Amino acid sequence: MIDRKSQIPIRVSIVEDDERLRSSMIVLLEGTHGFRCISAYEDGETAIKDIPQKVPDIVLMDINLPGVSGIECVRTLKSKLPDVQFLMLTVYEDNNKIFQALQAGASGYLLKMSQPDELLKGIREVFNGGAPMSPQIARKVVHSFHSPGNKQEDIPLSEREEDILFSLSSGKTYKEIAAELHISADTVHNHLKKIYSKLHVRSRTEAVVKYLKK
Amino acid sequence: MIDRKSQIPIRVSIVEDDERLRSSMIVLLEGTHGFRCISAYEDGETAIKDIPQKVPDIVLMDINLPGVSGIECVRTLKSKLPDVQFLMLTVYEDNNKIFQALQAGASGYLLKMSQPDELLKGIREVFNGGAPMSPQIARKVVHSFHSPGNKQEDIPLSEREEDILFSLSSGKTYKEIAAELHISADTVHNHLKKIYSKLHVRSRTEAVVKYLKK
DNA sequence: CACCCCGTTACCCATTTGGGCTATTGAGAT
DNA sequence: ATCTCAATAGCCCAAATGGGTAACGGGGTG
Repeated sequence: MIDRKSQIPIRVSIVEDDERLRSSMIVLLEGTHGFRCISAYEDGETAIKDIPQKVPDIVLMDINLPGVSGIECVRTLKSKLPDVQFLMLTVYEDNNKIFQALQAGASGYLLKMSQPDELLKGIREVFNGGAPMSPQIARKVVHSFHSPGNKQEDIPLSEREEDILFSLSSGKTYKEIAAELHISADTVHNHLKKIYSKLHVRSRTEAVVKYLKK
Repeated sequence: MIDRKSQIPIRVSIVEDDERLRSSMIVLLEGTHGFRCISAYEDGETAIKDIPQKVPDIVLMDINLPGVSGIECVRTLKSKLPDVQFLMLTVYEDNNKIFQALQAGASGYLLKMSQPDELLKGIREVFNGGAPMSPQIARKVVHSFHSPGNKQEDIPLSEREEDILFSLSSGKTYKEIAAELHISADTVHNHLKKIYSKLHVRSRTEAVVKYLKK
């Protein structure tokens, strides 16, 4: 990697729907030696169209965007621009979303409430090949990708969970599954919550798709 | 069809998980001239294994069974034993389930709260080629199967609808699909409604399952 | 021209779903 | 004797979903 420290600024693009946060980040980057904000977008669609023309070093990407989510946006852009690094911006530590973002190709994440210097530090860290993230997330990632000889990063479902998922896969509602298995709908609901977290999905449809693809 | 009335009894099998209801039906059948209960099961799995060895004339099938549903059970058995008639037992008139059961191969249904003589009447009716069911269900059936010359109940989806369904199949929400296709979420919603009616489903999950099985 | 289909947007409303909690029970492990 | 965990159940609440109705413009077609 070429050392551009202090000679050439790190070129940053921002994708963030919040007006105020977006402009304060622009001001911060433009006003700091070693950084340049080359573009900013308020939604994923525009970013997906325009970023390939600009090609920044780093993209600061809001994880919760209206319309195309930040995660989708990363997935799309990363496949076209594999050298660009994506740093997710998130309000709170939503492990699942962050995890998904990393799977989609992001390199790390920053909390939106971070101090300005933490933001800059995070960007430099990513630029130099690092991956800013909390130890908790880091462990999850390690566990998923790099951990000792694991073919499947899949936490196995319990028998009951398999039952539930099977029934879910035929399009049944909580109530119908509950009736079928002679348990309450609340219990079905509970099993589903666990299943979703184990499969890293957030809807019955995603779960069923994953299940049907075995 | 051979008339066995009064010479040879109608051979009935029962699939019903409720202990009391099951035994009272057995007693009723065994104690009535013209009927025989040749076997009874408390779950679908056992019934599926054993009924092909017994081959009754009529199977009384609880529509809500734990595990394998009565509907699934009918589907499985009817394909192996096309001459056996299935009469669904249901607590209340759940139009959808009854409709599904009929599609799966059932010949009619009886409410569980029916009087004993109604049960016997229903069995005779099915045995003689009839189909006991409420006028409401009957109309639905007619509408589905016998209605104006329809070979294919598969109305083709429009291009746009295919787009929507494709996106739906990756677990996206209305909003995400809308953003992806640059249309409003209401429009997505609308396309979905049409898709559901064309595919005869009533949820994204069912639609996706049907779509993935192409 | 009148008609119909498609794609589009909108609004209303009840139900379902997803996610965050707490809690009890029984089986196994420690 | 405890501890852990799966399964069960319940409550709360916001968001997503499904179903109904209405409307508009553009293309075709009879």
